[in-house]
Parts: sequence; structure tokens; C-alpha cells
Amino acid sequence: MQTARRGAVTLEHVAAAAGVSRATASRVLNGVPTVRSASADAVRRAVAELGYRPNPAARSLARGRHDSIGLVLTERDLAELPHSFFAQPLRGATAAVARHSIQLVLLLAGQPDDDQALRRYLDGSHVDGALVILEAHSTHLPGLFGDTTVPVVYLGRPVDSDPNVHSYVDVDNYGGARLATEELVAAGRRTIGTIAGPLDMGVAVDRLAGWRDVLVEHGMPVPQAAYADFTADGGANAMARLLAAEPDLDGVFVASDLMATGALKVLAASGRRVPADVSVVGYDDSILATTASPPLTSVRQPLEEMGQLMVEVLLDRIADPDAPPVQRILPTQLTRRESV
Amino acid sequence: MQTARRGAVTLEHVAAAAGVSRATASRVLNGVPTVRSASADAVRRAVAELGYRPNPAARSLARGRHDSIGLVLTERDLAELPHSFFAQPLRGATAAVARHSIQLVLLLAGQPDDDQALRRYLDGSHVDGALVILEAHSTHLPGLFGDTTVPVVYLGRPVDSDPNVHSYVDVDNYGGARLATEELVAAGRRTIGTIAGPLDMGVAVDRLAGWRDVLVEHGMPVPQAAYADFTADGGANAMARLLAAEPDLDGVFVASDLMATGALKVLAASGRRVPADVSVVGYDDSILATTASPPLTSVRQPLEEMGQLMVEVLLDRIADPDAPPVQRILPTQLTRRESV
DNA sequence: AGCCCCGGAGAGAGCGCTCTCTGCGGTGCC
DNA sequence: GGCACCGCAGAGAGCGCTCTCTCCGGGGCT
Repeated sequence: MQTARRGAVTLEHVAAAAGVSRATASRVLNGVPTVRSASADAVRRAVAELGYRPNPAARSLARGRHDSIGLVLTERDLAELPHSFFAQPLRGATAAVARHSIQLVLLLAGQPDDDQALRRYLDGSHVDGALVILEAHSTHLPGLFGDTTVPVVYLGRPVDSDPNVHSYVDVDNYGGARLATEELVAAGRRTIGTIAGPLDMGVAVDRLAGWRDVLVEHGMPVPQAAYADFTADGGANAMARLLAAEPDLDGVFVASDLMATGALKVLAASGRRVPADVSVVGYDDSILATTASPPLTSVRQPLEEMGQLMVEVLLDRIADPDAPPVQRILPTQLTRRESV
Repeated sequence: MQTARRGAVTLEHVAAAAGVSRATASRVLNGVPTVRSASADAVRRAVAELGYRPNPAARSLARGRHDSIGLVLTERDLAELPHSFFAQPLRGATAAVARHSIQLVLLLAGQPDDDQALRRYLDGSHVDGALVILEAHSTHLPGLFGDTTVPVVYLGRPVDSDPNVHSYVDVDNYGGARLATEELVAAGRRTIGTIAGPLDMGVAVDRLAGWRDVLVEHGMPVPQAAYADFTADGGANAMARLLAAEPDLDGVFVASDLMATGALKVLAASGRRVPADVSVVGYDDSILATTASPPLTSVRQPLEEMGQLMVEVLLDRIADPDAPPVQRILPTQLTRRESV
């Protein structure tokens, strides 16, 4: 056996120094209460003196757990982290994980062939479970992870999600859109359009449905929706189309703040005042909502909380893998500013 | 012993199925050449049929290696990843790491007390080494990691760095500034100012020095530098001060593209044309340089390459921990556009 | 014929933990 | 006094690998 180049102070040494058996030393380390306090103190002293650190590999091997979970995201997510909404959930997750003294292992999904490696990694008992970030371009992941040996929790509802199979944490996009649209109705707006995201994204579909349902419930006309791709320019173009189709539009629910910034420019260019002539509600309650002119009323999502919740759900599933999958939908709230 | 809930197919099973010993099966898995090809094939077939995955914990324990390295960054880095320069090195690093089938473990540094946990983690033989991202607010990390049991490579030169202690990968800020300034000199500019970053940042100091040295070498006057904080507004204010102090300024080296965008606004407001009246060179060669008007000549840094190189350097150090520390300074180049 | 060498492969001793099993001495009970 | 019980702790069997040591058989050499 080659000499491990590591610190080489093992539990054996600690036990010897403390004058107890390895088993007892292990008990102290793991907080098992049935140890005389004198022995426990001796062990703790030995640990401190020798600078002992448990070897995690040995521990994993012996107990079949790893105390680390994978965080799966695509290379593209990483590249776009700047603009991506999940930077905040990520922070929430890292905080939660730290509380449980668990490590987060970064797992990059990329091309489908890489993804086989990823799949193998998950099955290869490196981690106890995985958090998977779902974005528009990573919809293939739930299929890939359908029957892993470790539990998986998604951020975002997988398309074709099956409550008997998938555990996920998501935000109530439908409810958020309802909130936004009700706000416009309450402000007395009569012709309320929407700028929706691309319909191959679940969030876009849900937000669109929320908008429509509120209008229908109020017996109001449901204008044709304008679609864009969650960019500012896309939002601007969509706004122009919306105005062309509905010249007397007096309210618009825009499915993202970024698109709303584009929409605001077009409204201004068309000579319409916000909110005097047209009310606008955005989505995300991002920094853009505060810097827009006028500052946007926007739907706020509990993003950091999502990250934390993902971790909790995953840990529950790791603790009891046979429990039924869990879906958690977090409510949104409206942040009122000056655009309604 | 509790039953491991994992796949439970071990090397023992593979060996049995292939009709060889565990040792031989292990040889095949690890590419040891002294195995009859018939046996090797049998093993490979058994692996495929049984869906065998080596248990990494057992492997780590047996060979004292982990095939994973830590990536240390601060919570703040993570939060600011959007605006942070190291998103690109990060991508380079993930690519390099994938090539070596090594895993990246995300390690968050935060408050000093958390950092003790971090230190323990590094010493606790979880990872074979660590990559540490150095930013203005994480200058305490090199001190913390001074004598870890595993090799550490920094992104960016630690302040008070000691070539006998620290391994790092950095970009030649001094050389980049020289490049920029020489360009201005070559364009016939006679009064060349600079907008520098805050002097508690190494990059700012180095870029300032490069600018000054070129002017001195050419026997040109060295105007008072204007300092800003790497923001657009800061750049604008600094430009205003610079113009006040040196009304006949005809060239300016700005230590970041973002500050340069602010500077360009002030130059335009003062009625000066770029480059007819004043030439400007930026730094970073970021997207901002291309969208500025006029598009900025800017210093390009090989950021993705830095990330890759960090990994290579770290792996070398892991392979031979007794080799002297390595410092690698990557050269910059100038991307010429229309601002000179 | 006797020797060495060499390709190939099995035996088995760890790696550093965890956890069950077992056993000790002492207390409270019938 | 005998018995059950309980707090405490040691022995030791793994966890699933890696790697050295050893051995075997056969070819080439003197």
C-alpha cells in the first residue's frame, strides 16, 4: 500500500491517545450519547491535540452515504448565469446546504454524450442526490434522470411532469400572472393585453393562462397575446404588434421585466403615458423593475427560498427514498410601484 | 452493517461473472496492460451486463486520491457572478476538469467563521487540491490557506504573494497597460492620461504602472492619474476631473471598458470627438467595447485560457506536491477598433 | 538438461471508518 | 439472594476497492 500523503492521523491514533477504543472515539465524534463524559472529554482533547480530521472517504464507504449532493446545470446556464434567474436560488441552496454541512458538487450537463457521463456519475454513488436546474434548453434532463439510483429534485416543473415520478420546486407562475392581471383590472383597465414568453417554456404557458383566466372570469375581452423571447428587443416588437392590433389597449401584463423595459420604450415612442394611458405590470421584480421609468409594478418570486426548499426536499427524499415524490409550488406576491 | 441502498454490484460480482479474480478485474478497469485480452474482454462484458459502477469512496480510500478539486469563491463572487470577470475562467476550468474526469466541488467562503469550516474541509482530505478565486474582497483567503495539506492555485496574484509559497495564474496587467499606452503613443498622442482603478486592487496598480512606465520611457509628460471604482459613473467622474486638470489631453487609457463607457459620455458632452480629438483605449475587450460609440480599442485578456491553465497547474502540483510553486502570467493582446 | 526471465493472474493485506454484537459492573426489584 | 436491566465500552466484521507479493507455466538461453 502506498503511503497516503495526507495527515495520517487516524481515529486509531485518537483512540490510543485518549485511552479508549476506536469504537468509543467514533461514538464521541458522532455524538452518540452513551459515552461517559470523562471519556468523551479525553477523546475531544486528543482530537484537538492531534489535529484529527475524519477521512470522508472511509466514512462514506462505511456508511454508504456521502454528505454531498450534486448540482446539475448546463454549461449554457453557467455562461448565462449573469442573466439567469437561478443565481438567486443557487444562493439559497448554498446557504441551506451549509446549514446541513453538506457539500455541493458542481455537475455540468452539456452535449448529450457528456450527459451519459453525467448519468453514470449520478448512478456511481458519488453523491446522495441531485438538484437539477431546468431551463428552456435543458428539458431533456428529466428524461435522462428518469430512473437514477439517487433522488433528484428539479428547480422548475419538468415538461410532461408526472407527480408520481418527479419531485420539484417551482413558483406559482399561474398565480403570479393572476395577481398581475387582477391588479390591472382593479385599476379600472378594460382592454388588457399580454406579452407572453415562448410557448415551449412552461413558465410562459402558465403565465399566459393566468392572464387569460382572470379576464374570462371578469367577463372581459381577451385580446390576442403577443409573443416574445424574454429579451428587451423582443418585448419592444411584441408591444408594437399589440398596439397595432389593439389601439385602445389600456393595460398590459408583460411576462418579464426585461421584456417590459422594451415595451415601455415602445409605449413612450407611441406617445402613450404610463400609467396615465396604459398600465404595465412586469414579472420578476428584478432590478430592472426599479430602474425602469416609470418603476414597474412587478410580480415577485421567492427565489432564494426556492433554493433552500429544494435542498430540504432533496434531503427528505434522501432520508426516505420510498416516500412519494414531492411537488412544492411557492406563491408569488405583487410589488407595487408606479406603472399601474 | 446496514445494507447499502445502492446498486450493490461490486467488483467482486464482476470478477465472478467474468471468471477472474477481483485483482484482474481491477486491472482491466484501470487499464493495466498485463491482462490477457480474453480475460479483459470477459471483464468488460461483465461490467456492461451487470451495469457495474466503481464505488468512488472505496477507490478514494484505497488509493488516497479523490479525483476532485475544490473551487473556492466567496458568496459575494457568486452573487456578483453576473458582473464578474471570472465567469469566463470558470468555464475554462470546468472544461479542463472534464477533460481529466475530475469533479469540481463548489466551496463557498463567507464570513471568517465559515472560513474555518472551509479550512477544515480542505485539510480533511475531501479534495485533492483547490482553485481559489481572488477578488478585491477575498484577499484574506491566501492567509487562510497558507499551509493547507493540499495544493492550492489562485486565480490572480495574492497580495504579498511569495513565489516560494503561492502558485497562481494571472494575466499580465502591466503588459496590457503598456500595450494600450504604446498604441496611444504610436497614434501620435502627446498628452496621455489614465483612468485607473482603486489602488487597493493589484490589477489597478499594475495597469497604472504600465501606463506610467511607457510614458516615462518615451520621455513624455506623466499627467496626474484619475481614480475610479471600475463603474461607469466612476469613469465619467474621473474623466471630468482629468479634463479639468489637463484640458489639452489627447489620449486616455481607461483601466476597464465599463469605466470607458462613462468616460466616452463625458468626452462627447465636452464636445470632443473620439478619436479625432482624443483617443481612448479600454481594458477587458468586453461586449461593452463593441457596443460603445465609437467601438473601443481594448486590451484583451485570455480569460478562458486562465481557467484551463489553473487546472493544469493544480493537477501538476497534486502530482508533485514537492515541486516549487508555479506562477503563470498570461500575455494580453490589443483588439483594435475605432477609438484610437 | 538446467537455468533465468517474463507475461499473466490469484491471494490477501490493507485504506479509515461505522456499527452490531457482546460483555462488563452496578443498581433496583421481587 | 437471585434476577432483570441499564449505562458504558471493547472486539471485530465489514464497506469496496487497490496494489504488492507471490506463484505458475512456458520460452529462450547456455
